[in-house]
Parts: sequence; C-alpha cells; structure tokens
Amino acid sequence: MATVDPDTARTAALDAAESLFYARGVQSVGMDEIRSASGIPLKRLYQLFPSKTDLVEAYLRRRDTSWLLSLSRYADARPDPRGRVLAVFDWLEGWFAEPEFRGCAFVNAFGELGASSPGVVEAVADHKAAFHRYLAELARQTTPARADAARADRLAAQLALLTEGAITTAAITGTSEPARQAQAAARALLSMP
Amino acid sequence: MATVDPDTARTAALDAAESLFYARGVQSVGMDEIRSASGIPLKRLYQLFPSKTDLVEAYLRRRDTSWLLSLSRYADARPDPRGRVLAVFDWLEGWFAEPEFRGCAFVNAFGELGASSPGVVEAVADHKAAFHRYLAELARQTTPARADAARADRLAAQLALLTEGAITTAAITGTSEPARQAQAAARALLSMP
DNA sequence: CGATCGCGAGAACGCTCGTTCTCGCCACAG
DNA sequence: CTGTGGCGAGAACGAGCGTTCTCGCGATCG
Repeated sequence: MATVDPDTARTAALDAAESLFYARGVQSVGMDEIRSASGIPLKRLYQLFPSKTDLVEAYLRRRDTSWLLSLSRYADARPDPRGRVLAVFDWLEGWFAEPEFRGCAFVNAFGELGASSPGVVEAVADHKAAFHRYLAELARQTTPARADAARADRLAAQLALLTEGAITTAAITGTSEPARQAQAAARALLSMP
Repeated sequence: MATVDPDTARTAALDAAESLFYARGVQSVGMDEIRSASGIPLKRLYQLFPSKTDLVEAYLRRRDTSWLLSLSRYADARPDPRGRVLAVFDWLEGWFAEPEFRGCAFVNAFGELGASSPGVVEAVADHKAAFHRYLAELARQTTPARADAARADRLAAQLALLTEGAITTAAITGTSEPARQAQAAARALLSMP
C-alpha cells in the first residue's frame, strides 16, 4: 500500500511538472527536480510515468483540457454571441497579466522538442484543433449567415491566428497589449459580412 | 596563419549552426555536431564564439537581418502600397511551403531557452521590433489617413499578430493555408477606415 | 511471532555535452 | 638548418541527467 493513493500522487507529479516545464522548458528541468517539487519519490514517478516523455505528454494533455475549460467557462458566461467571441480576448488579457505567463505551453514544447517526439507533436496538434473547434462553435452563433459551417470556419481560422499571434507576442514583449489589439482586429472581422 | 580566413570560417560555422539549430532546436544540437557539419575545428569555433551562447546569439542576429531582407526585397518590389502589405503574406506562403520550414526561429529559441539567457531574449525582442517597424512603414504608405504614425502603428500591430499566428499555425499544422487565411484577414483590416 | 512484500531515500550507472588540454605537424623567422 | 609558434585532430574532464539498483524499514499475512 502506497503512502498516498495513486491519484493524489499523479496529481502532485503533474502539478510540479506543469509549473516547472512551463516556466523553464522541458529539457532544462530534470526528473530529480520534479521529485523534490512534488514530494513523489523517483521510483513512484517512474511507476506512474514510465519515462520523462510520458510525463511530458501527460502534462500537455492535462493542460489542454484545463486551459480550454477555463477559457470556455469565462466566455460562455456572456449572454450575446458576439460578446462571447470578444470575451476570448478579455480572458487572454487576464492570462497575459499573470506573472507566470510564458506564452503557449504547446508552442513552446513544439519548438523545443520539435519533430523528435511524435507524441508531443500529436498533443500539440490536438490542442490547436480543439481550440479551433471551440472558436468555430462561437463563430457559428454570431450571425445567421455564419450558421453555414464553412463561413464560420473561415472566421474561426482568422480568430485563431489573432489569438496565436497575441499569445506569442505577449510572451515576448511581456505586455498584455496584444490582447487588446487582437480584440480590436476581431471586432473588425466580426463586422464584416 | 589559419587554414581558412576568419570570415569564411565564421560564415561556415554560422551556416551549420543555422540549419542545425533551426531544424532541431538549440539544446539538442551539440558543439561537436556543428564542428562536423561546418568542418571548423572545435578550437577554432571557440576562438570565434567563446561559448555556445555566443554562437546561438550570433545565429539569431544573422537570421534576423537575412529574414527581414528577404521579405522586404520581395514586398518592396510591388508597385502599389496595398499590394506591398499583401505581398508579405504571399512571401509567407512560399516560406511555409519550404520543406525545412519549422516556424519562427526566434519564437522557438525563446520558448526553449526562455528567461534563462538574457542575450537570446534581447535578440528575439529586437527581431520582433524590427519586423513591427517594417510593417508600420508599409502601413503608413497605404492611405493618407495612415500617414499619421499612431494609425499606421495600430494597423501594423494587427498585421504583426496575424503574421505571428500564421507562422506558428503553419509550423504546427504543416500546411501553408494560414498564409492565405491571414491575407484574407489583412485584406479586411486594410479596407477599414 | 516470523517471513515477505512494497515502499522511500538516495546511491549508482551510463551517456551526453560544453569546454579545455595534449600532442604531433607544418610554416616560417633567424 | 633549426627553433618556435600556431594549427588541426581528437582525447580528456567534469557536470548534469534519465533511468535503474540497493538497502533498510514498516506493514501485512499465515
């Protein structure tokens, strides 16, 4: 019988992995540091995640769902469809202002590990696809004309580019201004037929 | 007297560093691999660049100027101001289609090395600032109203977000479609007053 | 009550990598 | 012709890291 139950240990390990990997990148954080930050012994870490790669992928998958959940909870609260789209950028602005903000965890992992680890590539692609689906759903509700899936998709793709660009630019410049600039652009795109 | 003159050696080293660092990331490429790819002995590499960090920064700085030069040569050839702005996205589309394309070298380096190396952070910030200045110059020429610097800057910031987002998205999805989507959005933004 | 199993703590192993050192060689100065 | 200084090739060193192994302890089961 373990000192703590497997679920608690798994959560503790992923918590430590998330803050360390996100803050400093994957390659510069050793398993030993995750052990000391989480309090989970190395042996147990390797029982839960057979290799560091598995831990990295689990970190990305968990972050995918929690990130999108946090965003959608915020945006879905707005009553009108247009407001829900614009709320995405309000949410971004708050995220950018957090002191731990360091850009998109998925883009960072992709740039760092690149084509060398297919599991990471897949997790990153899945995250971007899920985000795009969410934006398309929001876009579809804005005007009757965009109930047409293709039209909604076209807008969603443009909104996704603005979001992606805002995240990256905010990370590099260290300001949250890109969220407001992206929102202004989104407003312009929304007003187009 | 050296086997090859310092300039040639420096160029060979930077050529090797550029293709290897860009293709696989900074941390997974060792100095020994740069030696064998460039033919420059390790000792000479360390004379030219006292540490790997120096080589990384020199790689980013050289790529900054050549990237912007290539883009501006392409876009500046267009006769009308609006066409110059839209040409940026044509150029992106060609870049995305190259087999070696792997996203923005600066974003990748930033995500990988993060706050740990101030020189890299500075090089990345300088690159983004230079690109923004170039876009602002293009924007200023589009309409008389945007001769006003603040208005041109506002448009340039939005175009920069679209570009950044397109580069990242193209890298992850492996298609050059984001260039066309970004261009469509840019067209819409240009048509706004 | 004694044997056994699973656990935590951390040492150990094998590998990689940034950086430096050694050594033999060639070109040139005196 | 001989001494010297810089060069290339590559060994060497020291640190870090992913992963596994050892050991001692505490609980569990017959």
